[in-house]
Formats: sequence, structure tokens, C-alpha cells
Amino acid sequence: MTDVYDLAGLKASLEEAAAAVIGAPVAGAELSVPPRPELGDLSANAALVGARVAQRPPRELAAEIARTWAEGAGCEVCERYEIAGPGFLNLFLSPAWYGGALQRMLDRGAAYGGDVLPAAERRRVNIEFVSVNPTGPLHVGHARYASYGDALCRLSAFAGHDVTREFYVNDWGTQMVKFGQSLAARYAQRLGVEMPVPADGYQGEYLLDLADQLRGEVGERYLDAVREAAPDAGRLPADVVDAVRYWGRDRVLDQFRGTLEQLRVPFDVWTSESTLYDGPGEHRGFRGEVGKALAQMDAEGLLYDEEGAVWLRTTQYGDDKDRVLIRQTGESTYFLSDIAYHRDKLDRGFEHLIDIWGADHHGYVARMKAAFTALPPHDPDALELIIGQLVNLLESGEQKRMSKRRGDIVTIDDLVEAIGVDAARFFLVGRSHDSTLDLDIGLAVEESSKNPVYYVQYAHARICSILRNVRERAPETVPQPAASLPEVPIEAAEKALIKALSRFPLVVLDATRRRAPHRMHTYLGELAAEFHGFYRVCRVLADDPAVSTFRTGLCLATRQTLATGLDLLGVGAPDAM
RNA sequence: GCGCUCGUAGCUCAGUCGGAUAGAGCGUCGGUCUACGAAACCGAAGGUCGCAGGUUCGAAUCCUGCCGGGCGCACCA
Repeated sequence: MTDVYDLAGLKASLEEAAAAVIGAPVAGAELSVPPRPELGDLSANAALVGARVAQRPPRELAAEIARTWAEGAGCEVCERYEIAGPGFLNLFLSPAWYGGALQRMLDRGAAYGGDVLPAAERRRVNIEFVSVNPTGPLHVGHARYASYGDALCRLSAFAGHDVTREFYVNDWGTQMVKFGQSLAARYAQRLGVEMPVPADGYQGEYLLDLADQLRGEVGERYLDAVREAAPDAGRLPADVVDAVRYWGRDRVLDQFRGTLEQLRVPFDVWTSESTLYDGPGEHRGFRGEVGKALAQMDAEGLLYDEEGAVWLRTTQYGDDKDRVLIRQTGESTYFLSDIAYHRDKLDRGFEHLIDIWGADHHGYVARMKAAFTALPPHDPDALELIIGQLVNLLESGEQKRMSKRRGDIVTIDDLVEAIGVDAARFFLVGRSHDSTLDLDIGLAVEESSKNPVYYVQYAHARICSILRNVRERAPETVPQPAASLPEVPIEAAEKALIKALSRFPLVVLDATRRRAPHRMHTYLGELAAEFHGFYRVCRVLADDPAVSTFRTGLCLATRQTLATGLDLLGVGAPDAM
């Protein structure tokens, strides 16, 4: 079933040969491009990796693997091979391999690179990201997680997972009460009532606009309540604060949707924390999903009462200390909501849960993992917590602190307006999520024309231009969908480009498995560079029509791969720039 | 103090489940448009891969210790 014209298949066939020689499967063998072209087209380290198990010298092993492979699976495509260095097996592939590989890419069209996950690895997966309390605008930090999460979703779905994208709305608890009080205070001010925003409330100016809107909709409905409580927003009656905060939440969520849509980050499901407290059943004074979770934890004997609070024994599952679920005041903690929420996600039929959190939440990982494991099905591997590092905001080299409550933030809308969606997305997903990211807005604007995204997009536009030329001046050389490409001599630059293209499915697989979309970013830069190199050396509209047809096919495959890869990162592929 | 994480070229970063002479972009210097897009290409300069040990045929990659930056260590979220 392995197809040696596909890089993954070629690798598999080499591993089979190695396994046959050694008598045991080799783990961790890689197929790479050698550092210098004269060393060969591809290089396999199977003999080096397998030497220890086989208890034989690597070079001797490599020779035997090479012979087995070249006489078996590789006989059609192996021109010759060399054993090099400590035991690398360097392959020189025949022109037939290059033609066959390109042919397969064209045959698959837009599907090329997709469905690469083995069936056994595919899951119904829920990816939750951005999730933020709806108390103010989304800022550039959120943009990073939005870009990362969205790219991970696109990659995972393309690779073969069944992906649901979810946004968890933290609209319950202390922060939301502060938000309600702050908004009510701004509303009061608009009505001429003296009521400052609470010191630990949300000071941002965006609340002024919301307050105006609120006043426009409800008029003076809350005037009496506001006068009664003034000047202390903390004395506002709960029903007023609730009404205001839920109204405000809905407005903020509308803004979220608009901003995220503009950033090309769609969500399938929006779940409100507050809805977890609604529903049938009751346990320890809580209903809905939260009540269900509490009942289940009691059934497992995980809860105890102490100092007037209800605690969960997370220490039994690796946490530093036990955690409070129900406070002395009788209120739930955020942690309790979160347990109920994750339990519910499993109930909804997901086999694998991924949460993407900012580094400022990493202290929360151990307890979440512990709680999740404590509940059936007691499977820690079903929940994957990905910690993304933060965005460092700089202003002319100086570090700048953002605070949502202070209202001192650079929003996603600001960023998109400044440099555009494509440049923003490409930049934000260009580095590993494990590294902190410096962002200087001023510098980003100044340098946006140098953003590497244009390098990749330029390659795409250039190909489109070439293809327009070919269709106009030599339409008969455009490869026909059903026909095979002609056999022609293949230049080194063409080989390099085909090799780069043939890596694409492996990059999709690797980026998906490692949750590392930035690998696609890096790859696209390399692919574009190979194309520009090809373009310099090889004329597509050649004297020989067969050569033109082959090269046009190469352009088509490159154009498709660039477009697919860019789309996986949420970036557009323009026909002209 | 404890935990997580990062430390690679002047700057921003790839490469990190061990592999050949450690890469890219930006910046600097020099060269390429009378044939398909110069937003491109070619070349040069630029490195104790934070430091010190260890593991082995082989370490930027794994282990230990130290140094430095970021982030956490709530009955906030």
C-alpha cells in the first residue's frame, strides 16, 4: 500500500527494509534532505538509529538496508545510493521519481497534503481557545492565541481530525460583578449621578460608549436604584447589577464576534459559564452541570468540608494542595465551573479535549489536570492543556504594560487596522507558542511591507501571473487533468522544488501532531524560496512544449501548495499584488 | 523560596523525542532587470548555540548544577 512516489510512503518502505534486515522495527528513523546536494537527494538515518538494536556497525547495516530496499520497493525510483559518514544512507532518485511525485500532487489537487493522519490517530476533538471574560475588548495577546488556535484547528481538521472550535465565555463570578458595577457607574455618571467606577473595577474608556448605548436603550430605568446607592457602586442592588452585566456581556460578545470574524477566526460553539448553573437536579445547593459535577465528585468520595468551605482532594492526583470549590460565602469558585465544563465536554462526545491558555494561567494546570483525572473516565491523556507564552508589548523599544481594567490596551482591531489581517496572522503564528513574542506596534507598521508574508504571497502571485501567460500564449502546453505529464529532463532547481513540495504532507502531519503551526510558517518561506530559485533558472514557457507542460504542472502544484499552506494559517493567497 | 518556561548571528527567531560543515528574515557591504512579476535573485561579513560538568561512536538537542529574562504560586478569573 505504500507508494514510494510519496515521501511518507518512501520513508515507510525504507523502514520496512530496515526492519527486515534488523529483524525488529526501527523507531525514530528520519528521512531528510542532505546538507549538500552532492550527497544525494534524500538521506536516511535508519541504520544509525537501528545500529544499537541490531548490534552491528551502522555502515554495514546501511549497506544491507540499501541493497534490500533498492532491489525491492525502491527498484523503480532508486538511481543509485551511497553510504556516507557514520552510516547515512544517501539516495539518488531517478527522474521517474520526480515525475511520479509531481503527477500525484496534481492528481490530488486541493486535497494534496490532507488526510495524512493514520485512521487510528483520528479523534473527535474539541479545541477551546481565546476564552476570556467578556468585560472589554480583545487585545493583541488574545490575537496570538486566536491565531495559534485557529491555525491548529485548520491543520488538525485538514490532517483528519474531527474538530469543534469552542469559545468559553467566563460570564460568572467576581470579575463579572465588578464589570456590572463599573458599567452601572458609568451609566450613573451619564445621568448626572455622582458614582465613581470602583477602584478594582474596569476603568477603560470603552465602558463610556457602552454606557451611552445602555442609556439609549433603557433610558432612566435604573435611575432610582443608582441614586439610592450613590456614590458607592458596591451598594447597587444585585438585580440591577445582573441586568447591566448581562446586557453588557451581550454587547461585548457581539464585538468579539466581529473582531474574530475579521481576524478569520470562526467558532462553532460558544458556551457561557453562567448556563452551567442552570438546569435540572440539585446537589450541595447547585443545579445544572455544576450540580451534576458535584454529585459525581461526592460519589467518588473526593469532597470534604473544612473551615466552612467545600474542598476537592486534588492532591490525590498530583496537585500541591487541595482546592476550594465552594467558598465560605456559599459562592462557587471558577475552578468548580471549569470542572463541570470539562466534564460536560466529555458528555458531549468528544474523545480529546484541548485547551489553549496563556502563560499567566499555567499555575492552574496541575489542579485542572488533577480534577479531570479524578473524575471518570479517569484518563489524564484525554485533556491536553497547551500553554502559550505571552506577548510583550513594546513601544519604541520600551516595555509597555497592558491592563484591561486600566483600559490601557492595544486591541486586535488596532493591530489589524495598522498592518492588515494577513501580516498580523503570519507574524503571530511565526514563532513557537512556547516563546514570548515581542510586538512593537510602531515598528510593525513601519516594517509591515517587509513582513515575510509578502514573500510567500509574492511567490503565489508570480505563479498566477506566469500561468496567465501560459494560458494566453501557449494554451496547448497546459497539462490536461486526465493526462500524464511528459517525461523530460529535470533540472536541479526543479528537483529541489519538487522535493520541497513533496515534504508538504509531512509538514502538515508534524505541525498537527506537535501542535506547532509555526512549522507551516517556516515551511512556506522555504517553499517560496525554492520557487523563486526555480524561476530564476528555468523558463516555464520553454522552446520544447513538453518541457513547458512539465514546468506548468510544477507551477500548478506549487501554486496549490502555497495556497493550501497559507489557508491553513488563515492567510490569503492573492492572484496579484 | 518553590514550580513552569525561555536563553542560538547586531536585532527578531527557526532548528531541540541525539546525526554530516548550526539556518532564515531584517540590518550592513557588493553585484543582477532589452524573454514569463526586481515585493525577486546571487555573493560577502557576522556564532564560546547563557556557563560548567556528565551520558556516547556522535550533544544546540538528553541528564545535573549554576547564571539571566518572562510567568505563576487565591475561598480572582
